[in-house]
Amino acid sequence: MPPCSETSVLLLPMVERCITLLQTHGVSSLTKLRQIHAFSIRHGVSISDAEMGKHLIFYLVSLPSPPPMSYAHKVFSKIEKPINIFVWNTLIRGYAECSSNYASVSAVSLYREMKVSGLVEPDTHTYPFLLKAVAKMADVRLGETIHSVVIRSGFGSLIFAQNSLLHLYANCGDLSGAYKVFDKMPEKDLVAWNSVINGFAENGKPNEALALYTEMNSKGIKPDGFTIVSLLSACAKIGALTLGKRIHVYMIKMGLTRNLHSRNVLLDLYARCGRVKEAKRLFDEMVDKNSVSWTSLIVGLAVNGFGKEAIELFRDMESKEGLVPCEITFVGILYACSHCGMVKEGFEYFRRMREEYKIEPRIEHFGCMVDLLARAGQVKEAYEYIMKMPLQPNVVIWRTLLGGCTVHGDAELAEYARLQILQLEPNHSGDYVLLSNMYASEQRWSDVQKIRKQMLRDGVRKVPGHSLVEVGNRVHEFLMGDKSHPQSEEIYAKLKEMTDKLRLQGYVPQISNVYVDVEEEEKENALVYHSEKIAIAFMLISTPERSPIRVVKNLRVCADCHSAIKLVSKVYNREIVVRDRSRFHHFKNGSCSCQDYW
DNA sequence: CGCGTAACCA
Repeated sequence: MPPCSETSVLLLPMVERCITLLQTHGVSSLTKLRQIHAFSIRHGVSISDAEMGKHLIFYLVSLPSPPPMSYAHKVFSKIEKPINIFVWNTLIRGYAECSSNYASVSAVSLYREMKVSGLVEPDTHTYPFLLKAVAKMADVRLGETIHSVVIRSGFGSLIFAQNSLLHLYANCGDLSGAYKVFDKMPEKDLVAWNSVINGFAENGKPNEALALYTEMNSKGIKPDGFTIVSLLSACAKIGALTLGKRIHVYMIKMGLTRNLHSRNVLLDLYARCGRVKEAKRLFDEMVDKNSVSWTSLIVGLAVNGFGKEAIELFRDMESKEGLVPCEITFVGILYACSHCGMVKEGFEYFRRMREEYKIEPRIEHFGCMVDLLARAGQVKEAYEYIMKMPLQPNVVIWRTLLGGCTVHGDAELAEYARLQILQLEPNHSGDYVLLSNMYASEQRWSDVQKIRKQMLRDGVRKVPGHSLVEVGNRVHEFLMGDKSHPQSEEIYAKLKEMTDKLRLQGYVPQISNVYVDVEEEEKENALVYHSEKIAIAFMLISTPERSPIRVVKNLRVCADCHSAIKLVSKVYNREIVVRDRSRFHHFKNGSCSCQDYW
């Protein structure tokens, strides 16, 4: 380490103290730091002083994300060689904690630079940071290479090495790889459990995540904040409100409710289960909210059909100091606009996102814009928009267009969109069903037949619709035309009564939306027996008058059921919340929160 | 030391 000048020896503790003060007070002002920096240089605490550089880098890297890495790296490059291992590690950590792929690459090249210099050897702190960066890059091969270096360096038996590898596989979506590592671990600590649970929760296997949690519980391992986040996020994804609530109670018991991450995901859980009021209450009760909290509620309001409120909340967020909307916030806002028919507003927010917030639109944002146009009936414009997009349209984009075409009856464009989808993702039943429903509504029966044959030929099976309702502690499942329930007779009597009452209110069944495999003469019956209607009839006889009814459906609610449920909410004076495949409908007093625009 | 929240369609 180079010798310090006399002044710097005297000043160093003071500068250190200033930096610590900034840190402990959470002041994230780079300007203040630069002032201290300039002051210290003026007074002889040279930037080339390794100690000073070390503190600076440590401070910079510890700033709330994203840390100013270019500045930290500049300081780093001015430090005299040889560079202390702590400094290397700190800089690698900084890059590893940035969200961008570019930063992860920098972390890896920094590590290589360190190895090449040959002056210092990586230690137990280097590898976890490095592996974290590699996991973010989702580069299995590179991860495995580094892991073998870790083993050669003699760190292989350390639990962090095994956990890092486990996390790497989980982050790359290789769940069997992750589980294999987990299974072979002689000692599984809480981090290992959390990583494997989170891997399943984040890769479309929420049920498996919950099952692993049960196993963990049986081994007497107590969950922490990390576990809670993964579990609640899994619950939110499958709409398991009852289980989510149990975890909420557990959080209160264990004193885990003060954690910001946990609170944010709790808010998301309630919003995603249609409990907007609870979500709002949680939000209002939060003392410190970060932009994730705001974004979660904005998205929550948007998917529940409260687009106007979502936008109002966004205005509040903008006026709050220090909160910067991110790309996900804008997905929520654009989603709100597209699902509420606010075409002009949507384009305005898209412009502001780029110009004011300098956010480069991703495919998700373009997807919202296509949806905005297509949903509003401007399918031709949507198609032109896709053609002019700077990004390669993906399957979601085409499916959005197809959705718009089927709703607004543009057969030509619908077929074109489906051809595009077919190339990108064959064997997706939803698209066949969408198209065949559209043909059915136009009485183009030969085309319906054609699609049906294609489905048979391609071995595509449509997912049967089902609805879930909860009474007490039990979940009841109903399929279309289901008669397997013990109270079936009662339910069907209620269903008949329901239909008669609705007819008096002017309800006319719309039979165009019936699935392809239902015979013509059965259509009206099949509609009457759609699973959500059966589920609602069951709830009408099983729950006290005026109590709200919640239904979770695996598919989209059809137009006929939608208009029927609106009337049910009025005739029976019930608030009915239906969770669709992708959004919520809040029925009350004969109308729905989506205002028939969904 | 290593594990954490929010995202376009259906």
